Amino acid sequence: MFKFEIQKKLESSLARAGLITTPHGEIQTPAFVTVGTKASVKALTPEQLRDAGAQVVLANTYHLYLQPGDELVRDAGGFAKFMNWKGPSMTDSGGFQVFSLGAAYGKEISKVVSITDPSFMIPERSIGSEAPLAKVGNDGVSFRSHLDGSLHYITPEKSIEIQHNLGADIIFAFDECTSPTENERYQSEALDRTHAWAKRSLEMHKKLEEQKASQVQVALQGSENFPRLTPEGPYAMKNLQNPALLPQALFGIVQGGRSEVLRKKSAEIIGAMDFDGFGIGGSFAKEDMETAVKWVNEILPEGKPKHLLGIGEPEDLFMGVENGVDLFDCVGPTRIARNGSVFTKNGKINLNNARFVNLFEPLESDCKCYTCTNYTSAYLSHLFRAKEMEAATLATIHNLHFITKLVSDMRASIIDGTFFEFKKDFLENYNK
RNA sequence: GCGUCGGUGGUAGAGUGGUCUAUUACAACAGACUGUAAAUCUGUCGCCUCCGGGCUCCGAAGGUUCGAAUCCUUCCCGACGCA
Repeated sequence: MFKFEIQKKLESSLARAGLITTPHGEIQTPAFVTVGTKASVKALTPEQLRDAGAQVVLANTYHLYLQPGDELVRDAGGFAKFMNWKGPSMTDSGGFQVFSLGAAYGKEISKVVSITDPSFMIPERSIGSEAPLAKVGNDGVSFRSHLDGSLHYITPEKSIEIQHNLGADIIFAFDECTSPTENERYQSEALDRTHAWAKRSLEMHKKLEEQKASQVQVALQGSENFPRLTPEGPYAMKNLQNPALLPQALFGIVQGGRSEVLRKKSAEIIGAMDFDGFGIGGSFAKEDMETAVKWVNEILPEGKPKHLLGIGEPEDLFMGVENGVDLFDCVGPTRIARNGSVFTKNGKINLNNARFVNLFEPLESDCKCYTCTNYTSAYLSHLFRAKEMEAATLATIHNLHFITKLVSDMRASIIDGTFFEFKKDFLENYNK
């Protein structure tokens, strides 16, 4: 049911255009995956999301496990059905929360850090005094819920079990996203852990897939308890009330911090496992991102999709595509939109700035998104100042349109061989 | 007209003799945000500055005091009450 096909490769780079097939439709790659952590892309309905150009939605294991609970989501028919998203879907494993609620908790460390910041290597530097909510053990990670303080233990098996309940088309192995402030020895230990967890994730996944397959077999044959299902017609598989029986693809995750040795080792080990695709994870120093991606993608099997986890600034998207990345996800476009910033081809702008108060022009004159075709910058400025919810909606629509279009334009430029010209032109304007 | 209460920085509103350019909130002005702990967070917010500091300031004008946003007097303005 899951399939990846490379349609065009770009000479002298790792870039390629492809097509992923899932039970809920196709993804044309490279693609930007929209983040809908709690089974909702903040401020948007699925219709607005689709119209903005989204192909795939990624939700989060940890968050949905805590609220409303993965079994409830399973009973609802999976998170995508629950939120009325009809296209392909993914879930992240909770591995990022090991970082964001663990090593990075209460500290000024984020997904992408600046290596020029002298505080970069000081792990003690903190902005709060609270203890981390996540503690890493060899077998799994204990989390203290940020919602109510309750204690939860997530193992690779548990993460996969939750993700099977959440029912996304593509799921991820449970990994440990490390902080760049950790030393080489810790990075190496954490990597061994991530590899062991990858193996366990894969084994659990296969076991659950086999169970599903046998249930499907029963369903196809019919029994006293199951109606007989057929490949086509009104009782067809695709009309199953319980999409939890649909097959899911599992992606393994490569880690290794900023170390070339560890990154390559990880790519060798994870790449040799029977995953359907791969995620590239980690908290990066901006300067290290490109090399890390390149090291890894030269080793991972060419015929499987690569997902650069959590990355989404325009410059980074070009870098990733050029180095063989097929999928990206990032909270950036939606988060900065809610905070008043939008992408334009001339760089990011902050709509809270005074100059937009009476600018009666669209955010971008040639943008075809719903927001730009119907509203002025002045109106958006007003909505943000008045703290109207619609501000978030309209800005999010524009940003998602901008980013998904940017990546799909990259795809088109790979197919017609103009990727490097496109990149040069875009970045010249963007960084002007 | 008489009486009572009150007038504080863009706004609201603390402060009732020194530690006050004056708590706080909002507004304003900027910045940040990369597998969402986020419709969030940070900085600036009287004037000048060689960033050490200097100057001005609590309705107005006088006064008391070593020292006043804070006490007294008069005036101006507002709210309420009585005529």
